[in-house]
Amino acid sequence: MAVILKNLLLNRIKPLGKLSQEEEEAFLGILSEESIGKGDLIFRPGKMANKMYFLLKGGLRSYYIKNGEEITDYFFFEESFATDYVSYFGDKPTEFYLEALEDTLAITYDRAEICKVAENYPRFQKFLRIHSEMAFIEIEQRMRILQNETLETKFQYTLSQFPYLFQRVPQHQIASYLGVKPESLSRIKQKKTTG
Amino acid sequence: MAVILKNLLLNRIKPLGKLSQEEEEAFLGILSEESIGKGDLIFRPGKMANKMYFLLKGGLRSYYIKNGEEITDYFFFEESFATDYVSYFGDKPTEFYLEALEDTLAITYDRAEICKVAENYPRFQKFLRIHSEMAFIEIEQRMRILQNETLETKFQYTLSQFPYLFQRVPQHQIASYLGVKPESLSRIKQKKTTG
DNA sequence: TTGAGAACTTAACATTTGTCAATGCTAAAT
DNA sequence: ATTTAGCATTGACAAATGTTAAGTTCTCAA
Repeated sequence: MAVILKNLLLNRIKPLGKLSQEEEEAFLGILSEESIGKGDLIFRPGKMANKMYFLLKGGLRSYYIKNGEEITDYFFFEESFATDYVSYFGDKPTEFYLEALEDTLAITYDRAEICKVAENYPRFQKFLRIHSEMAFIEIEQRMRILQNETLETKFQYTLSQFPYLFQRVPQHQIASYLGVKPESLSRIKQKKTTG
Repeated sequence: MAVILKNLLLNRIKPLGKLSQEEEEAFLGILSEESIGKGDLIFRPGKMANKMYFLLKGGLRSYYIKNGEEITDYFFFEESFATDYVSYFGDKPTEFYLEALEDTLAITYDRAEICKVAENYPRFQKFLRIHSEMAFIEIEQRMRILQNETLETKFQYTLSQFPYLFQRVPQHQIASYLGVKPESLSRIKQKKTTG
């Protein structure tokens, strides 16, 4: 695996403080590289999402099907972690599909393996804790916006979070991510540019 | 502090495995008991929510004010943890009020202190991680329901989560928790009992 | 007991979003 | 160039929610 790529991920665990040689090796030892072709499904409902993906290139989308329609749960792009956290944290089968929006390159590790590393090197417990805490903060923001902002605000917020989103994914996927129908999203967009 | 009460909280850290005498004492050493009178504000916007509350009795509500109206962010009741996790995890001032819905009794600890304990006794890193992971799972469920369920389903789900909710808090607070106006909640309730 | 204020309900109307259908656009395949 | 399929837009109408206002119930304090 290219050293440059690993460094990207290593930067993410800097908050832990300086790693010993042994710690760094234990961590690097459980990493794998994974190439995912556009349209490939990484997992599907009923499977365990017991793997974390750190995206180097490309994008993923988690979604599920309700009344025959896809509902997008989340988008993931470069330099962020991706999985179904509910399955991953809760050790239960996922309810989602995780699909590659584009050709994607990721570094991955297994939940079980990082937990084992963390048992041996407590520093990594802290990494896992902070990772989980940051994930919480992000979803809490989204929850609040879904709870009581107008569609226009939801739209703006999503754009600020993923500026490139409309260039990279079809609009009806964004609509369900926002909890509305594609027609409603069209209306809002038009209102913005016209008004 | 009554031993029985501490035991309630100690049960929560059982997943860590058996604690040594030293570990247990370090943990108990940072706990305080706190009585909060109905209507009291535990914190308000701008303050650090750097304290975790484990509720033994009573209930809390976090809310903020938008366009002159209170928006309820969350309800907390007996035997659950309460704080503003965004402030607590992110070490940033909170944007919420945290108010006692009833006379409330809680065991509390400071973020800084539990983190210190965790630095000395890595087992507690795991506790903090799992706590954060469970909080994530809960909010992700709520987010999904806010995202794309009907108001009636949101209503049902909330009832199943807090069966006693309507006996304990005013309905307009529940309405804003669900992201609708009180009148809409009235309508749904009537529809349920009539139809 | 009474009165005042808050909360809940209900109804009429306004706004937003959903539904359905038609149209146009774009990109891929031939 | 033509066709095709999927996606986005638009418009008309339906359904859900917001808004406003009125009336009722409930609580609590005097």
